[in-house]
Amino acid sequence: MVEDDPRAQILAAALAILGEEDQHALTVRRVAARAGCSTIGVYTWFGSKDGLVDAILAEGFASFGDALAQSRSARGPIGRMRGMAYAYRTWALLHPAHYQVMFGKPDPAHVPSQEAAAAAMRAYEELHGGVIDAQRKGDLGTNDVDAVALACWGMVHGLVMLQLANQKPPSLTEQTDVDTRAFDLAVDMMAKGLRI
Amino acid sequence: MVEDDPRAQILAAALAILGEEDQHALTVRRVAARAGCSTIGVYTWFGSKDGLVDAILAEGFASFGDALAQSRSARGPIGRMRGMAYAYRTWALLHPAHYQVMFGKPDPAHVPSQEAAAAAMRAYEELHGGVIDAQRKGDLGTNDVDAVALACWGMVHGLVMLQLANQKPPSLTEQTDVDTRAFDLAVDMMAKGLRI
DNA sequence: GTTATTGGCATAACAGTGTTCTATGCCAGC
DNA sequence: GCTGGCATAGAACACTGTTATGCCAATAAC
Repeated sequence: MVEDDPRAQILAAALAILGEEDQHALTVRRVAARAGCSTIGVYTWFGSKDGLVDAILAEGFASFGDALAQSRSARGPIGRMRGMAYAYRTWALLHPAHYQVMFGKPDPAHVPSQEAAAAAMRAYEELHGGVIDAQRKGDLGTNDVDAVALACWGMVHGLVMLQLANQKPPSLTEQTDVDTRAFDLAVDMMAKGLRI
Repeated sequence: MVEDDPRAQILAAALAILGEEDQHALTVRRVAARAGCSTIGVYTWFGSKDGLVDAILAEGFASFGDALAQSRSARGPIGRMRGMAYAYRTWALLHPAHYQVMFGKPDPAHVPSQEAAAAAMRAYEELHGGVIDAQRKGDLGTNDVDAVALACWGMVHGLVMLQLANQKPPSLTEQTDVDTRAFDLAVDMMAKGLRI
């Protein structure tokens, strides 16, 4: 059972922490302790905490992109966009801390690695492809594909972030499933809006 | 010109830092130095950094709520919702660090003060009132007002957060004004979707 | 076989963070 | 003048990311 790849072991420890706690628990000392090495191990194999986060991003975007790709089998372009929205939300709610690391505000000085950028690009291509698909099959009038994709992304992202932050007024928090109902409504708005 | 209210001076220093830099620059030592006191001043007047952040939230939600209230004068309920969306975005882009403190993920253990909660509630009431207005005037069929309000909030919030995080793929970042075009599209989707 | 070099690692330390302890100063009321 | 209480500064705590130092094992060179 002993894994002798220290890099993989450290990354697994970091992912395990993100799976159990929130993103503030992701400290170099915690990761090192869980991986069974000293803090210096993180620096040997990832260069810095930023390097570790970068590997986390690459892993996250790959898994996230796979989740989005599932909705390709949906019927019709609008169905695919709807499916992608729900797949997006499901992934985020299943991996809240991971999602926050991926989409929270990063250090402005950080430049993502080629690997992380490629994984993020692949995930975005799923969304982009869905919009292209809708356009080709006549459900979408405008040809500003990137703007449409970004608009859909932002809508879904915002509702997910609001739910994860859980900072709604008490009158909303008291209601059961208001997040889900709002999401259903937003997806309906999106689907209706996509049929220009 | 000398202000002898230490609490106001410290809060002003914190807001000035948020106006010039990003939210990570908001440290107790920086705030204290800018306010011309020792770190203990922050603890004397606000109890903790959390207390200072709470005062920042109260101030921010008051200003933010005022900005949203401007759109009451718009013509028609859908016009009001559109105006509110743009007012929301404009405020956030003018106060990016302040917005991040207000809507970023908080410490789960933090309970907002009555003052901050009231200011946040007042801002939410603007949105809620806009939806009620649309419903009363017949532009909105569903009676799930909170879900509609939350859906609209999330859509706008997500696009603002994506722009502030600036984590889009390179193919998007290269385009000028893609954020604005996507926002225009999202608002159109919202307006169309609101007319059930 | 012996030596030199390289690489991975632990220890301990650095500066920075939020926070608090100790001690000082100051000012109102007597 | 004295006393009491409060605001304050300075130093220290535990934590963060990071790194300089030194050690040790494995490998390369002769």
